[in-house]
Amino acid sequence: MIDKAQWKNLVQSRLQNMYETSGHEGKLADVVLQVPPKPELGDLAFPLFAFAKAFSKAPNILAQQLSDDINALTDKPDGEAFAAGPYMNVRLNMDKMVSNLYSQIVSQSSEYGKTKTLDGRKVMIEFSCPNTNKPLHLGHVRNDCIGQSMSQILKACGADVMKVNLINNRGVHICKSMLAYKKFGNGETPESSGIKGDHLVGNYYVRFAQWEKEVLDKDIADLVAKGTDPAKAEEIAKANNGPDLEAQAMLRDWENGVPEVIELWKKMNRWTLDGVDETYRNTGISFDKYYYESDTYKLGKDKVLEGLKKGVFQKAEDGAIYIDNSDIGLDKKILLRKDGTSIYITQDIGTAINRHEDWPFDSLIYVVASEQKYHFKVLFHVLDKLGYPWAKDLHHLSYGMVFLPEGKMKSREGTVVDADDLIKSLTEMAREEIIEKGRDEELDDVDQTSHDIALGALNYYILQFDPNKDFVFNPKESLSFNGNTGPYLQYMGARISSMLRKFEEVKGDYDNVSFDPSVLSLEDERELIKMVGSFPETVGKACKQYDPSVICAFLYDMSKRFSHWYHDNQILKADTPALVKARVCLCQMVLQAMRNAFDLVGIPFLEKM
RNA sequence: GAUUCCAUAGCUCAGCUGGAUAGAGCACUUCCCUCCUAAGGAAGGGGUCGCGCGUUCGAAUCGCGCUGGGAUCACCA
Repeated sequence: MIDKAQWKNLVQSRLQNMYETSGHEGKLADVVLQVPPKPELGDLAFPLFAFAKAFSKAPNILAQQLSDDINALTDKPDGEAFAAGPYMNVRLNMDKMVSNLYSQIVSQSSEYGKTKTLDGRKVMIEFSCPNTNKPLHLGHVRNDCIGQSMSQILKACGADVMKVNLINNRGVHICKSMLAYKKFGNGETPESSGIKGDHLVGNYYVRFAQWEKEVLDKDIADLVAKGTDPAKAEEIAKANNGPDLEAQAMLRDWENGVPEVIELWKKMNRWTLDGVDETYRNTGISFDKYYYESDTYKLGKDKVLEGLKKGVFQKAEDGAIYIDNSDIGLDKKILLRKDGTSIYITQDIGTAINRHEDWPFDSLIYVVASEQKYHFKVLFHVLDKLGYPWAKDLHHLSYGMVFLPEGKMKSREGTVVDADDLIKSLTEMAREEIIEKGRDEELDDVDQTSHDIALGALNYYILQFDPNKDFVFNPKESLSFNGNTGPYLQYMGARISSMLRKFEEVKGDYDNVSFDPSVLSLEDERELIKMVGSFPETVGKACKQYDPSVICAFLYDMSKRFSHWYHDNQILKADTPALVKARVCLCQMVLQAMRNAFDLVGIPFLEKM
């Protein structure tokens, strides 16, 4: 909205002019434009410290001379320059801009904030990637929130986005839940037990861990009883753990396509995926394409062999193929086992190449926890070595771990915050609060509203942190609807909506009153306008930094400013019709920016709450 | 040993392309609903921005070195 570049260029050229007319030669350094820390200091600030030496004058004097010079211009942009100590600041006359902004927002409505900075760029983003042996927990929720939100932000910047999910549906860990089910399941099904499919399968994954431990403990005890040294006994027992060996045998059967195993695998996968899909639907997560590891795990082998032929990879004495990463200061990494089978990275090499063939992306973003930084560093390097020019367009959007007050979450030990449980308890909390506040009769659908508040709380809570950082989730302290939270934002949205509904009733009285921005002279009003106007820029920043928390901060700042303003000032009962009209227009602008920002971070907008 | 991330108020976090008295929320102490939804607003206390050195007119912000903490460095995923 504010044409900062125009002012910056003007200041640069006037300063240069002053420099030359005072007998100097050469080009001055670039001026720096910043935002003054307090509204009474104007809208733009140009610190002049850096030019003091060149001019041999104190920055305060430069600021004075420069502002006089600029104010004397007949064709300067709309605004007044003034010296503020060593800074030359500008107070803008925003009336014309505000009128333009208002009509822009009204005509663009839900499109306001979108830009064309990534117009035509094809961006693939991979996130979630659940295992089919357990339900989603808080760690997955962070991944999902970041992935979904980044997709929205990328789209808002004009990118053509393809959201992909890679289902981890094979491997020995999957066989573990299958084996436990086969052993202890007694034919239980989601229908017969009333347990959601992913939770049912998850129970057997935990059951396997118990069983494994029982057997292990017993074997160790037996060996010790026979006189084996305890440390040695543990080593022997671990290497010969029955459940573990059975799981490995089952994996071999799976790879050999033994019908009975495949059938069980399909059945249990379906249970988990149906359950996980329900969680996705419940939390507003969606994908454009699903990939399944069972289809992709063999990809990549040929590429590794090609690399060997080209001489970018080496073969070890035992036959394993590896890459020497000493050129980037890392260790060797095996890419293919000595028996010729694929490992994790082999598969990732294959899927990346496969995806680029499927849909030639301009960039591919992997939303994966920071634990795997090393892995991606190696992966990208491998693809670069293989000669794929798009290797430089791969990006690992790494995010920190979610810890509990007791430490790390462990699904095998059952110390996880389950996603479904979390949403359920948040929804329940929201419902209680609605009833306590007596809002239930006002609302059209208490269930839906409770759920939307829960979702707003969860998404905002998780996305407000810098993705890079780990955070501790303390259920008691984290789950709040007061203060800097999603429901606070939703509440502001609902309040504005409520006012605008009331305005509708008397709208006819204002048909002949036009929007005059000049009556919006309060500091809060100017600040709100500037915030609304900066929304497109904010979206751009979030996109560039791969950081949805930028949007959260924007929302909170704007809502906070709005609450302060409407607490102290009447809107519908303002002193003059012109003021009522102008304030209502401001409310409309704020509301639109807010709604559009909500969309980017998964906070449901509520007309009432 | 290598790679990497982090360290700001009692707690949880913003601020970091260098700039004007370092900001929120929670918690604590007060005040404000005959007034557009109090899931709100106002005021107060609370900080050697982990430590040191350097670059600079100027450093929470940049560089280097420490200290403390997390993660990774599997022919697991």
